[in-house]
Amino acid sequence: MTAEAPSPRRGRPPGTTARALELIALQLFTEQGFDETTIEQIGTAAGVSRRTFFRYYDSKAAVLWDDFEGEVERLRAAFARVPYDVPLMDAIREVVVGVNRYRAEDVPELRTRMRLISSVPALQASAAPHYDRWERAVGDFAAARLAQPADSLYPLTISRTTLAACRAAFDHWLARGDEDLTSYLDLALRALITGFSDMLTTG
Amino acid sequence: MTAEAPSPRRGRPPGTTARALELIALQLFTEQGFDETTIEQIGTAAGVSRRTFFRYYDSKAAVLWDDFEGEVERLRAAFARVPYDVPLMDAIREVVVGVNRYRAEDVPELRTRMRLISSVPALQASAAPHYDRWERAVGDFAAARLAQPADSLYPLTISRTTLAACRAAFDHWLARGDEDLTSYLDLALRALITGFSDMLTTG
DNA sequence: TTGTTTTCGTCACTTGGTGACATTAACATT
DNA sequence: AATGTTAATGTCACCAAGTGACGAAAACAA
Repeated sequence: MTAEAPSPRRGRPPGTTARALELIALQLFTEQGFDETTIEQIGTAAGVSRRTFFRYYDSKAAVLWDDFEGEVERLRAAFARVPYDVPLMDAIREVVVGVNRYRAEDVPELRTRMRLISSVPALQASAAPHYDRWERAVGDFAAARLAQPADSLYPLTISRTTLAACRAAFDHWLARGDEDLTSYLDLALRALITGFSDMLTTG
Repeated sequence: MTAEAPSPRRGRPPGTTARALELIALQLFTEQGFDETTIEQIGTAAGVSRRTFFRYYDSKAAVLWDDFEGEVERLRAAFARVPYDVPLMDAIREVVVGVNRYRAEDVPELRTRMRLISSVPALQASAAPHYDRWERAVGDFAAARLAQPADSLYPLTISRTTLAACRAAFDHWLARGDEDLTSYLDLALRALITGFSDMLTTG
């Protein structure tokens, strides 16, 4: 997972890379649709068999979630660095917004990936376990701060609503991409923290 | 959907009912697991072929969501009856809590159904389109109140976080079923509306 | 040259889901 | 009583996702 030791390179060398499969799949999905793309096609384009694809990814949809899992790790790492004097909800907002700052060169791929996820039913369905791990990262932090078990009502509610606000920001960013993603995230999370009280007058 | 007219009963009579298939599936799922139950088994138990099952339900998981779709309709109907002077977030809380009052006799089935949905990955994945319609019901109401398009950031955020809070209440109710479901729903939604400000002191 | 190791390819199989088409069982008509 | 119409079912064929088993290829080491 971290740095690769200078492994003595035993055995048959891999015929492709997870990243290569991801890029090929991403292109085929956008070109001809997710459901219309078979794993056979992805494998062929990568010069590898269908069976080998499933050795790199557990499912056809998993290709789209590789980067997301990395974000979950960054999320946990960022929470671990938050000072104790930062209020709970402010800490969550700052961490979540901070983790979701992307380099300009990475934005196009992020956009096509998120557009696929939010438009293809089969991909929306595949989101559940990944969202769950994301929520768990937030929930563990909230539970520790509140000195409550992670499955208590408040940590659960905080983590779930936080993700919900972020998804709203993402979807709005996809629909009207005139603004920066982080602005929308910050807006949505601030609305969440204030209990949607400000928008009733400024709305 | 409503009352059935005294239809002249043309054609071959149905060999089963959607409700019958639902009950049989629910029992088999709890007894031997969702993934371990084939549609062939459900059909056989109902005295009907595999193909016929798919004429009643679009997928194996759809059986668990029939009642939920009814709740979405009740949700929309309840929103339509809310007076204009009730504040937005209060209206949402009251409507959502009100719609989720179940008769004591219906609670056991609700419990097993929700337990299945929250524990089986394949069923969690199947939730997406139904959650989407539920959110849309809330979002349309919020959008109308805020005089904004339904895909604006705030209506989106409100509807998504509302469902998120409800799901937290449901899951906590499943894990620790000592209290009433509506109490948890009310607690979670009040926490959402206050921006989680009260729990920081009351812990 | 002979192992050892790692990855890959082939094959067989189950299951979910779909389309096409014949078939059954009711009622209506003549 | 025979025939037609209608609605639901059954059968069949098919595709694609995913999985397990097992042998083969490709590297390096001894």
